[in-house]
Amino acid sequence: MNTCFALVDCNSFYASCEKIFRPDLRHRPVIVLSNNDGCVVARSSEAKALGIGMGVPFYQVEDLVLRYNIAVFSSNYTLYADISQRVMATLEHLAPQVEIYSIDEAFLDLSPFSFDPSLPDLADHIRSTVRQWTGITTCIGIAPSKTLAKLANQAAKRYPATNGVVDLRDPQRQERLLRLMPASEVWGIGRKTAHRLSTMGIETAWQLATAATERLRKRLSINVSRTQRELRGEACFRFEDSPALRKQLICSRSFGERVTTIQPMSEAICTYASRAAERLRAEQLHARRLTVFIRTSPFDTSGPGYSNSAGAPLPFATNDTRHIIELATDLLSHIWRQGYAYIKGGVMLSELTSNDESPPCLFHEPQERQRSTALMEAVDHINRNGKSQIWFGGQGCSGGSWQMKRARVSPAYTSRWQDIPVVR
DNA sequence: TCTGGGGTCCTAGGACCC
DNA sequence: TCTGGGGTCCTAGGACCC
Repeated sequence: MNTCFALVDCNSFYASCEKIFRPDLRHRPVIVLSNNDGCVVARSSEAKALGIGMGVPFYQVEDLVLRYNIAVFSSNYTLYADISQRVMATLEHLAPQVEIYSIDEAFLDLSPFSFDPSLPDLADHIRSTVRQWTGITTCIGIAPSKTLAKLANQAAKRYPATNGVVDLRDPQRQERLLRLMPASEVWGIGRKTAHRLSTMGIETAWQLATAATERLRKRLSINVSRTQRELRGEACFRFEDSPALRKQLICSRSFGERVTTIQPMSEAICTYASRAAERLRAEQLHARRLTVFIRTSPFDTSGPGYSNSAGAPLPFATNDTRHIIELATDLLSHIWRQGYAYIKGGVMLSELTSNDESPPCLFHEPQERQRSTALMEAVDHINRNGKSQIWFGGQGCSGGSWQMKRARVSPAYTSRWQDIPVVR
């Protein structure tokens, strides 16, 4: 049986989420900012048409925002995650096998239909159902490999005449599209690799697909030769029907204002440690290793910068906030240097194991472990409803100036009772 | 003045061992 | 004074993705 994948990708996902409950914004350009209101991370089609690039710092487009009456939002991940879940549930309703690839994309395994001429009709049906049930528009690319499905999807986005669906099962259509596409737009080819390919005389996706494999593998990496095989229609990247186990968990933020003393830095690190532990428990995991990192701004050229990290094993596999905060505070004291203006700090938990495979520690009384579990369950239960209501001393009291800026955040329309839209 | 956060995989090089 | 070869494991850093 031939492989056949479809890639469903939401259009301008975050910006589209902001538009769902704001019909007044239907034809207005909308942009969404990263955490700390730093960069533009999503643009509606109207905003793209105004030339606002992906990832540009907000301050560089502020004049455009005023001139064209662009609606600006801080990112509201609670809302986007909820809408994403609805989109994915819809896909699971319509397709036999769904692999959720990111917050706004999913692969469908359509191999049983690889010779079915009506596949584009199914894709149309999926698009219209997702649109009707969630308010989100999507584009769909169909092809025998994931990399080609990605490319088909890009074509569906770029050319309106496709009506949002590109079927790339036919080798002749593959060749036609690959000749049009620059190699730099292929999935897995980033800036560095594109530049190196260019020095080898490879500019288009077609040239990449037809280049000498051995030369690619030697001059670049094994991944590039895999990508090449994918472009030739050979599926190297498998369909993953169950999500891979998480290997690490990071919690970090840029600060709203620069941090110059250890007290607020310690509060921030304790807060991130506490959030990371919460997520660990929510996913029923334990961690065996913790890393703390802090750094000054890489864009600040006025003085010497500083960036450092320290990692250490936790005494045993744990998800108890107290253990994690204690070690985090200790690690911070090792890397802290007075005299710098810090922009960011964070924690990383690694060497993760699931609850049932985390071995009890030899020197850790079973009763103590039960007490720890019960205490954390109680804390999580109290905090479950919205704003954090109980926290650890090291986190300090709320309102530290290090907390991130989020000046233009929209309501939690779908996940907080007070914020549910009212129709009058 | 103002530049995100969270992931994975690969590779090179050092430490260590026999 | 002369001083091999090969293997594993770990870590840091690079590259890429959304």
